[in-house]
Amino acid sequence: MMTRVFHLDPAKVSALKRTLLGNDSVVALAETFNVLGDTTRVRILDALARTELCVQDIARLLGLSESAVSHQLRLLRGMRLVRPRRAGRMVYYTLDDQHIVGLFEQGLEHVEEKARAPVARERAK
Amino acid sequence: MMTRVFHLDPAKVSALKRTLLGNDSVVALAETFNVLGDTTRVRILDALARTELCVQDIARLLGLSESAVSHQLRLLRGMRLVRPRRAGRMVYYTLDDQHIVGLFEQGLEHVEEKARAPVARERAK
DNA sequence: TGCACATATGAACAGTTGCTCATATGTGCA
DNA sequence: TGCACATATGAGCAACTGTTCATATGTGCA
Repeated sequence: MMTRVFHLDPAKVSALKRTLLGNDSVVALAETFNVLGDTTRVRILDALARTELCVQDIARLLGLSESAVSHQLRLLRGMRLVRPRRAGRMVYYTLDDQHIVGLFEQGLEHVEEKARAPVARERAK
Repeated sequence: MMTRVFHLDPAKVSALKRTLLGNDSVVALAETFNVLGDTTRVRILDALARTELCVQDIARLLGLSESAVSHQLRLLRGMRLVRPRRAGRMVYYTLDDQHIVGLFEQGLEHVEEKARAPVARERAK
């Protein structure tokens, strides 16, 4: 059992406050998760986790317009989650950080635990 | 070095396609990361990872309105990331899944690697 | 019962996001 | 050079999101 801590005890509040993540970490964390929080980007990163691909390949593989893919790659590049490599007129992309694979795996564990749970789902969508 | 795979080779495309995450997993993953992709929710979950807290406590701790906190808790409850416990008129919340802690840790590793990197930041915000 | 407090919810609004369409940039080859 | 192809970018727009403000629900206590 977890111990209750405070309710309206300002001393405890500020003690706890000091143990929390600092602002920069919070912002960076949320930014990272936010990038991963879109099905298109999850699909792109999942594909790139398996092999290097050029923009066209990704577009066809996932059934997206090349423009949409390029826009997303720009974002992912900006966050340095993927890295481009020019080869003639094509640009091949790869994952730039294997942590992403770990995050996906851990995220899937979470998802599977939730799927296993007995409580009814609320919003199908 | 990673081996290039295909460009416009339909057989390879469909072979690769079969190795990708299924639609349900992609959607669930993105949904999960999306919930974590907001500074307010990161802060709330970070606090709850340390101790059980009631709505008021969270609001004061993080400098948010009680309404805003309640709305976010509703969302987090819906995703079963937090769990409420009634005690009189107060409702205490706790983390409902320790995987979140792991995700935060792994996310922070990623963030710290990026912070260490030599490339210039583009958007400060 | 009725009042005060803790939480929850709904509507509304500003800010953000991901797409499409049009256009620009960059590269290879005749 | 000039044309075709691959990618990148910008504007614009519909959909979504997180907050506030107002109000509802739930609980303890006099």
